[in-house]
Amino acid sequence: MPPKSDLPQGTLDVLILKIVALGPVHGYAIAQRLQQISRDVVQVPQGSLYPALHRLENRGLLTADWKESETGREAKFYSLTSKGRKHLETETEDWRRLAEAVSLILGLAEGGVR
Amino acid sequence: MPPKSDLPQGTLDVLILKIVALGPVHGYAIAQRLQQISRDVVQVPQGSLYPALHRLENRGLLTADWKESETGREAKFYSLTSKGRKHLETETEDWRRLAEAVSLILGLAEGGVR
DNA sequence: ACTTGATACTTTGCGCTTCTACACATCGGC
DNA sequence: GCCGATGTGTAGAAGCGCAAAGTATCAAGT
Repeated sequence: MPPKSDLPQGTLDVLILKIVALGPVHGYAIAQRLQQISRDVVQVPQGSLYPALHRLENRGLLTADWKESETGREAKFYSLTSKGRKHLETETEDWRRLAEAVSLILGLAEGGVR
Repeated sequence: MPPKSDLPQGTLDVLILKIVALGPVHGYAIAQRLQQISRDVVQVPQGSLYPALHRLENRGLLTADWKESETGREAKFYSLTSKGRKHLETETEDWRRLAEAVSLILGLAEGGVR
């Protein structure tokens, strides 16, 4: 029973931005880190990852440069722009508020609303 | 600055199922309750609500009957099927796992992964 | 030498969901 | 008579994640 779970729309962006915020990384490493940190709960297919990165780049939230990766190969390293950093903050805040609200609702007992 | 926030895809279903699980309600009341409990964080537009209800009904997770509402008007009251109840459980569990994972990632400091 | 697996990026097309906007109907209050 | 709240519904548009396939390099196994 693999604990795989699909990501709700809009969630991937925040996660990517957060990982990139920790320092420049290339796409492949982003997926690895997400999977690693979340203990395999978050698994990002490449078909989700790279389009997302391009979206974020087009929105001006990320910038990319080709550099040599740790393994000696060429890879695109992404960095956060100031706009991206600001966006990350508000998105993080949005997630926190939403998660709290959803937990509140899902935590309801039969008692109902009072 | 109203703390409005759009719902990530897939989240609406769980919330609806949860509200219905507390007892038979009609659609309009579901939206009200969600908004009320979440303190306006969750606001469900009618164009999202009713398609979602129909979806859930078609999937066999909900059943609907026309009854008289509290105000004396006809309304569709939705109830959870056994399948719906089971579905709600797994979905709730999925949400918990995901929320925990996302919080874990968003809570990362500059330190990185260790 | 061949093949497998890991690394690393790209693109296309599908399917699903949500949102905006509109339409229709009844009821109570002003 | 009109407007707001109640209550259900549809149509169109837009967005996003995923599967799938393709490209390419490199290390390690057989």
